[in-house]
Amino acid sequence: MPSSTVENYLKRLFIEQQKQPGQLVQMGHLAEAMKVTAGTATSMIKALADSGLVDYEPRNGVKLNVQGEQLALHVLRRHRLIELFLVQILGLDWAEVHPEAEQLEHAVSEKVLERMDGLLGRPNFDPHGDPIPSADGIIRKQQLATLLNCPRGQLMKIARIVDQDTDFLQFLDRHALRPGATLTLVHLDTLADAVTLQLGGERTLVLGTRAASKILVEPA
Amino acid sequence: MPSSTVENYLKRLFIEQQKQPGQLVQMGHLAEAMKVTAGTATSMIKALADSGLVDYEPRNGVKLNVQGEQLALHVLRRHRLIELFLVQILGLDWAEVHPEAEQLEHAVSEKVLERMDGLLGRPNFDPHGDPIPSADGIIRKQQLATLLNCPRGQLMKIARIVDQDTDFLQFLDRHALRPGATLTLVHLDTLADAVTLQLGGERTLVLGTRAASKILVEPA
DNA sequence: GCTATAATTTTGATAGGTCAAAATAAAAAA
DNA sequence: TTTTTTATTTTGACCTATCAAAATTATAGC
Repeated sequence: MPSSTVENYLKRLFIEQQKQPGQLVQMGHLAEAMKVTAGTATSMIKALADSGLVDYEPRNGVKLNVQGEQLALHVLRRHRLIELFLVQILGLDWAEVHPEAEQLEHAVSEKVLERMDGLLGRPNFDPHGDPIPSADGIIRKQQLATLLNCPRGQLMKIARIVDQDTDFLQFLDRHALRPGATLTLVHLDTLADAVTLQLGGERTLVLGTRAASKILVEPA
Repeated sequence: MPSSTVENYLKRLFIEQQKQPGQLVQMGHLAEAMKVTAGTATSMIKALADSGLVDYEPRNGVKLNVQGEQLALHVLRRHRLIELFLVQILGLDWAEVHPEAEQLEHAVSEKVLERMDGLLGRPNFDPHGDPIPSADGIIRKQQLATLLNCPRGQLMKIARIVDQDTDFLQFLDRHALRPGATLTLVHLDTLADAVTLQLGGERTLVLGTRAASKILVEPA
C-alpha cells in the first residue's frame, strides 16, 4: 500500500505531465511543486523508480509509467470525488475544499469512496470542473478554450478553473465566476496584458491574462 | 499539531483508563492494546510526558493529564461522529465502521466535523451506543447494566456494545442484537458460564458471560 | 572550446516510529 | 532471604521522509 507521500508524488507528477504532455518532468520543477528540496525529490523519485511506478532518466527527468499512472488516476479520483462530496453533501464552499480533500484522499477506503460516488450519482466533474477519473482509471480529455483563445463576443460558459488557490477561487466566487456561469469575452488587449469580460447584466470585469488563462470555457 | 500516532496513543489511554478508573495504565497493557512492543510504548510515553500530555511514573504506569484527556476526548469525538456519519449518511454497516473511522479521524478538519455534526443533528451516541463527547470535551457518564448484572425476567433495551471487533458485531447483528433492540435475561448460569436470552418472538439465545458482559442494557 | 552559471545528485544529519535483544528492577516463590 | 519469574526500560539498529551543503554534470555565453 503506497504511503500518502508516495500518493502525493504520483498525483503531482500526473498533473505536471498534463501541463506539458509528452515531456519529462524536471526534478527542480517537481521539487518546487512538492515544496521539498531538489535532493529530496531526487531520492524520492529513485525510490519510486525502484518500486516500478515511474521511468526515471537521471539528469533528464521523470515520467509515470503505466502502473504509476493508474495509481495517480486513482488518487485523483479520490481527491475529486471527495471535493464534490464536501460541496454537495456537507455544504462546504467550492473555493476551500481542495486542502480538505488533500488530507482525506489518503484516508478514505474504496468502500467509502464507492458510497460517496453512489450518493453523488456517479458524477463526472468535481466542483472546479475537473474531470473525475472512472473507477477503472479512465479520464475524459476535454477540449476547452481559455478566456484568451475563445471567440470574442460570443456567450461562453465556464467549464473549469485550473487553479486550486483558495484566495483566487474566492475572488472568482465574489464575481460569480464559477463553473456553470456564463460570460462573454469582450476584448483582449495583448499590450495591456488584459481581457475584458462581460458578465451578467451590464457588469464588466478586467482580468490579467495570467488569471484569464486559468478559466476554461465552452460555448454556452 | 499531534501526529496520528500521538492521537492514537492518547485515545487508547483514555479507553484503557475508563476500564479501570483511578488506576495507572501499565506499559505492557498499553503496548498490547497498541500492538507495539513494550519498548516502543515506553519511548512513546516518555515523549508524551515531555510534551506535557501524560503523567508518567516509571515502572509504575501512565495516565492522561488534563491536557491529554482533552485531546483524547477530541479524538474520540471525531471517531464517533465519523462512525455515525458513515452509518447514517453513507449507509455503511454499523459492524464495520470502526476501522474506517480509525483512518478518517486523523484526516477530518474541524470545519468538516462541524458540518457532519450539524447534518446528523448534534447526536449524543454513535452506532454502538458509545457517547459522543461534546465539542468542548465533555462526555456523559452512563450508568448501564450488563447482561450479567441486570434484573432477570424484565424487558431490557440494548444501549451499548463495548467491543469493536467486526466479526463479533456481525454475529450480534445476525441475531438482531443491536443498540435499541429489546430482550429479556431469562437465566444466568454461573457454573455453565452462560446466560440465556429471550429475544423477540419465541427466539432464545445463549451467550457466554464474556460476550454477555459486552452488551450493556437499560430498562426498556 | 573554455568558463561561468544553473540544475541535479550525493553525502551526512535529523526526526518520528518502530523492533529485537540486552539490562534492570520489581514481584512472587521457595 | 535468596532465587526465579515477570515487567519495564535501555540500547542499537532500521525505515521513511526530510534538509543543508558539497560534489557533479549540463547548458549557455563568450
